[in-house]
Amino acid sequence: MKTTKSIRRNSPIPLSQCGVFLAAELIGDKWTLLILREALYGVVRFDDMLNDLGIPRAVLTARLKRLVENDIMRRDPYREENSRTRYSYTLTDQGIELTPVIIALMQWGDRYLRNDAAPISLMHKDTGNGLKVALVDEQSSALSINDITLKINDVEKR
Amino acid sequence: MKTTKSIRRNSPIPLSQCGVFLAAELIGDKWTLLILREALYGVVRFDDMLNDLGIPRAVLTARLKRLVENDIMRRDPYREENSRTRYSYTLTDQGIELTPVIIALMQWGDRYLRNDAAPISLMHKDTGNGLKVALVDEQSSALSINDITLKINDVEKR
DNA sequence: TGCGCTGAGTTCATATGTCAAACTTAGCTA
DNA sequence: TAGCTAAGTTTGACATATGAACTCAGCGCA
Repeated sequence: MKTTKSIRRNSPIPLSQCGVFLAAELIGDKWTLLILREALYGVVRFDDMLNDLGIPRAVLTARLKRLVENDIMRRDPYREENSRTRYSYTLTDQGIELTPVIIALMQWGDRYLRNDAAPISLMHKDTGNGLKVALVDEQSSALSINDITLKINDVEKR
Repeated sequence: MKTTKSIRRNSPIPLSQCGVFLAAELIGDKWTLLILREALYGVVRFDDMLNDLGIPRAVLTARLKRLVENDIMRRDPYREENSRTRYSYTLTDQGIELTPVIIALMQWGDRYLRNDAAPISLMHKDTGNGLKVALVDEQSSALSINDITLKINDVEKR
């Protein structure tokens, strides 16, 4: 039996004041997290995300709408040779700042839910050093999120 | 119009191999993230979480069940003076490792979704230094998750 | 000019999940 | 033994997710 030491009866702050709550309301669902993953990887098209994730069309439409409305993603027209204008969905600055959330999830998932080596790792664009998400001193300098490169390890590309 | 440079047509790894996907299936929903928050804060009782989060009973039951089944939380009997045996829900080692995910969410939410100062901050238990989640060099030493203390800033306790 | 293609979005019927409230259960005190 | 309370289950109304079919608009091409 555990002792009763350090049992807390309620959280130190009310829900409405809680960043976790506000963030979870906005991006705390499976598909939204996966859409952010796609965006991090550089997938920008509706149909590509659709195929990649196996997400229902209507859900992808609704999620992208919410992300755009909340300034996490941006919807821009673009044009390839010999085809009509389409729209790309990319992360805004605010959206890019969610990188640590996705990477933290990835690290945890790779470590505890996969029984294989991590299929992808992060590298610093310039130094080539491996990167990780971690708790560090507030004062210590963080790497810029824009300096990340993905390195794919030994998994067959489809 | 954007150029088409660096558009990726699909993610570099298949979903089934993806740590983000596996993690998102398991903990990627609003209530589960909030339950993890409660656990981090030290709330351990069913009824306390219920009151604190305003989560429906049946949903809390189901979520805790899933977390216990997947070895993220542990269900232990405990006993207070003059009351019956109850069960406490606490994080397992695997669950504690999700701290960076929750903290990353908190940081982002506090920064972009609140218009006030962060209601809570993290401190190193010994040094008292402020902490943050960040991308760092893989080699750099991370702080132990067990050395965290919460510091509550200027928000009225209910 | 009109034909057909394709990316993006909408609509539909069905299935599944969420919700609040009421009810059940088990273990304790008195 | 009665009554209390924390935890869990059931209920039925409602909301959201799902997969398939359908719509729509802009474009290349004949």
